[in-house]
Amino acid sequence: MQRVTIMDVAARAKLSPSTVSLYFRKPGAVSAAASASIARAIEALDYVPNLMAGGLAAASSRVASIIVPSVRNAFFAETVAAMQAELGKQRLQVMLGHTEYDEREEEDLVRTALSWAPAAIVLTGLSHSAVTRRLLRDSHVPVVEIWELGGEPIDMAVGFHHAEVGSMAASHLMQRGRKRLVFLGARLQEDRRAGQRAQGFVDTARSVPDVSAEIIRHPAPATAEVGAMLLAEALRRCPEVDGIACSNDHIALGAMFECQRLGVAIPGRLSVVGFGDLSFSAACNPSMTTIRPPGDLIGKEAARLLIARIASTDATTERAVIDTRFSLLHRQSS
Amino acid sequence: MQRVTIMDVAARAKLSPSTVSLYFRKPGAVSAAASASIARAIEALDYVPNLMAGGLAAASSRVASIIVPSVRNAFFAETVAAMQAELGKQRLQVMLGHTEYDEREEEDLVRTALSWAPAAIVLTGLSHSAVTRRLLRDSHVPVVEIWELGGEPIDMAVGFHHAEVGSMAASHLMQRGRKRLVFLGARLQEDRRAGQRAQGFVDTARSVPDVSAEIIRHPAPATAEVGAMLLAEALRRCPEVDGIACSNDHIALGAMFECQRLGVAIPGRLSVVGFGDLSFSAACNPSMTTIRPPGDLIGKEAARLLIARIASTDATTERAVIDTRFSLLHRQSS
DNA sequence: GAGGCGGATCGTAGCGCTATGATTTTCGGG
DNA sequence: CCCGAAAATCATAGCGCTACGATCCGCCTC
Repeated sequence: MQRVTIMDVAARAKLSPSTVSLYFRKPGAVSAAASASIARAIEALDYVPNLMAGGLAAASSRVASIIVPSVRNAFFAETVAAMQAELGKQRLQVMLGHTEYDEREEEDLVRTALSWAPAAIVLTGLSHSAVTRRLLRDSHVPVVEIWELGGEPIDMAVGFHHAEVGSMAASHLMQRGRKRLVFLGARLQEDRRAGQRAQGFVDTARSVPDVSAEIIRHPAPATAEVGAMLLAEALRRCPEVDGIACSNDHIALGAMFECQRLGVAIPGRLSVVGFGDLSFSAACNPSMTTIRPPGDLIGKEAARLLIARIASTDATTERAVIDTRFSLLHRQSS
Repeated sequence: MQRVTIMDVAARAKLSPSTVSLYFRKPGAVSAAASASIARAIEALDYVPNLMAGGLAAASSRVASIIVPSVRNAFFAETVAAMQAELGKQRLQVMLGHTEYDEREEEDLVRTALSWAPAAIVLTGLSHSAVTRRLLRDSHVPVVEIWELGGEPIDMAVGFHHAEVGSMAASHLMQRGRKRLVFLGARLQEDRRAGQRAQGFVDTARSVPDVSAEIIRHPAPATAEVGAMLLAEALRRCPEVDGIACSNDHIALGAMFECQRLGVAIPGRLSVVGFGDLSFSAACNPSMTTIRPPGDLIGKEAARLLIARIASTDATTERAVIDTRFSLLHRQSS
């Protein structure tokens, strides 16, 4: 009573193991008669291929290792889900790793990922330890970095420029006649990309005469509670504030609720712009103006790039960098 | 210029491959001197172990396959993240699969998962195809089913009874003096567990004299927009409604926003109870009464069970079933 | 009817590691 | 110092599959 192998299937189908192997790898290359009898044998024996043996022999596995800060974050969850859906169609497995915004952790995850001779590795952002970069380069495994553009990618990249997001938020607020701008940011040190949005925001605002802009920070992760606290602080530190941009919609929602409690009219006295277009943003009251990052598209495009690279035998495929852009959804809060 | 193997490391450390292998598998069994020289060799050669070769030889891999409906859903994202954190400490990799609430898809995912000779498989819910169950039973791989209790688990289970959630919501509303109860539910057919909550809700409510309860459904996924629509319909179909429970907090939030727009006082005229305690629930205005499922705990406990089972050589470990319970957070909306 | 060609099938040598039992080394006590 | 047990180390036979080149077979052409 031991494991059914490809040999058992071959014996039962009265064919050689090579043909059965071929049946899995290049179905078109096996005759219809042989295919049918192999299929019957598989069925009868309940054969489950051993992908580790296959991967070992082929010196590469059909695994894509995806490394994100955390799948608790709706942005990355969306991208991971989209990517998994696309990769799954090509029978590529997804191995998942969480860095929790820690570069050392990421390095460990990359090391482990490489132990599986993966077909591809996906990393979040462009900022990695020197060791991570070396490991990845030496491995010759296709790499896609997602959710950030603007630096030098290791290999391929799919994402957008976060500074431009901040810039767009500032422009929008100024277009609405706002001049005293504040950026509410949670966890700006760990979350480099949120930091870039903040920086883009103040840079753009301050380049215009008569407009002031400042950043108010909180070290905790972005939640509505933190948003409420940040708004209260903004009002304290800068009572004449009339335009608010937030590091994401959680913060914006908390800020809007706090305004409601304090009787600050939105958008009458204060305009609010978020980032993310989360599940509640369109529905809330007033509905939230926000900038929508295409998390889904990032996943799809990253998968597409990887699949193309894996398929192409010649390793000279170009090192694609895809700018997915993003869009501002103008709603009632501004 | 080819791959560095355990042999190369052994040669450089002037030891046998077995000892190097032992160094990875049972570090304590190797002398300090040998360990040091192996560590030096690994460093010098930049050795990356090949886990597929290891898995093949050992007939089992340090991979845990986690299969959830979708990681886009914050509940499962939380559990996956918690589980990954715990499993990662034991150097167990996570492979992720998304069923999108489709049993056939799940079956495929299980089949593929088994191809990796995983150390464990995690499934969501207790409802699976007959083939899935057979495959899993025959494989002798430890299985944990999460997020649902009440049926016959394949092996182990960690979760809670969803009918009890509905029951608790109904009891709470009745305790607050509400008698015309409505359950707002999105996607109740696909999401069996939401259906169980709805059923528990009406069963409990209807067992009390003078209390009415009905379910209002929508086939789309749970979003705040759907919640707003459902609330409007509830008011239309049952104008004297005074207590609302929702299949989750997205629905509840949408319902609350819609009440705000329609001038329906919460909790004055209408009490609202959600499910999930999502990021915005405590912060919204009025703050939302909701039932919090311990997604994090489910992940931790599932991981703990798996780790214990993997460690125990004797396969006679009991088939644990852990009821994590849940709790109602009474806030302003009820 | 021989020759040749292309598609289908086959035989087999590893891929890099682990498990097992064997062997060597170490060390304390008599 | 020698002995025995315990600790450390070693040698080797696969794990199940794929890749490669070899072989087979049917059919068309001249």
